[in-house]
Amino acid sequence: MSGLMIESPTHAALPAEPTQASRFGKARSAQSGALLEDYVELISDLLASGGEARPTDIARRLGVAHATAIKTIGRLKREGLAVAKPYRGVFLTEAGEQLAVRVRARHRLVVDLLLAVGVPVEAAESDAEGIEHHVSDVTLEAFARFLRRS
Amino acid sequence: MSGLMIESPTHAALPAEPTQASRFGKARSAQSGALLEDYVELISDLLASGGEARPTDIARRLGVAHATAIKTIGRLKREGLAVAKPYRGVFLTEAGEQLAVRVRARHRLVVDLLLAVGVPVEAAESDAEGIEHHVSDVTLEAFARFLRRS
DNA sequence: AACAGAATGTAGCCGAGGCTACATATTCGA
DNA sequence: TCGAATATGTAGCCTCGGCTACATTCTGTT
Repeated sequence: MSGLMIESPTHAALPAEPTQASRFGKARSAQSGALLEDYVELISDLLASGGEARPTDIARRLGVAHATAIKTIGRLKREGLAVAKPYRGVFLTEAGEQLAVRVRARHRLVVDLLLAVGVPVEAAESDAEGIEHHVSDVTLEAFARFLRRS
Repeated sequence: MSGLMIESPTHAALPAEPTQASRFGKARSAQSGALLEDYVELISDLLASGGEARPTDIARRLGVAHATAIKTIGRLKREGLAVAKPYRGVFLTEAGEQLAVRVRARHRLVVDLLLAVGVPVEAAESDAEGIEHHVSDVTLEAFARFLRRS
């Protein structure tokens, strides 16, 4: 986790002190990065396996319209995670690669943990996709320890 | 989970067949219900403990502006989960109560599982908030089994 | 070489969930 | 009781992540 957290565009100034009970908000804003993480992970996969990461492939794999993919790729570029020249496919920057590595490791860890506690493999894979974006480093370490102990 | 899933507003018709690799999209759309679930859970808590669920309280507890809370309460009403007369506080419908019960049970289960695998209590509580919305029934059952076995 | 079809990109729309600013209603204390 | 403080509600704006429709650029075949 601690690695995305690019700025925080829409956070002007909540007048009162955070009061304490803002554990909800955190989970919510983690969501912003989730999409970028998915894209980075997928692009990394595509580059690693096939070789090309074209917007159309990305869109299809993600189940969104290609326009949506292109728009998001634009965000990736803005965030310094990817580079792409028109018609030339998408590539990851150094930062993008690093993020991909972290995201992939986290994904595996989450899936492995789910399997370890007895979640069926399809559900584990499927749920991990949503869960992984909300797992803090602390929790991740706990997962790793648990798996080592098993 | 299986209980929200009210309609699905923005899903016209994806032309090609779901192709298979749309496990991403699912995690994403689960997100829509997440917010409503948080609200319902909180309103239920407030009603159960104190007695009143006022928009301002809800907003403060959730760390959002009151206008945001009111808007979301409007959605809750549209979805048939809550009722509210101006200045008279918010109450849950039967459906809302049922959802609250399910959400709370799921929350506890997720927290307990995290604790069981060795996640520190603060991280468990905090991460559960984000995780719980992505845990399928199948996975939930696996969690329950695991905890029983421990 | 030229053209059809596919890939890519652009423009503009939508809803959700945020926000601020302002308006109105309620409540409480002097 | 009445006026200030507080709570509630409305309006309008923003970004994000979707979409469709249309424009442009490649590319592969003939």
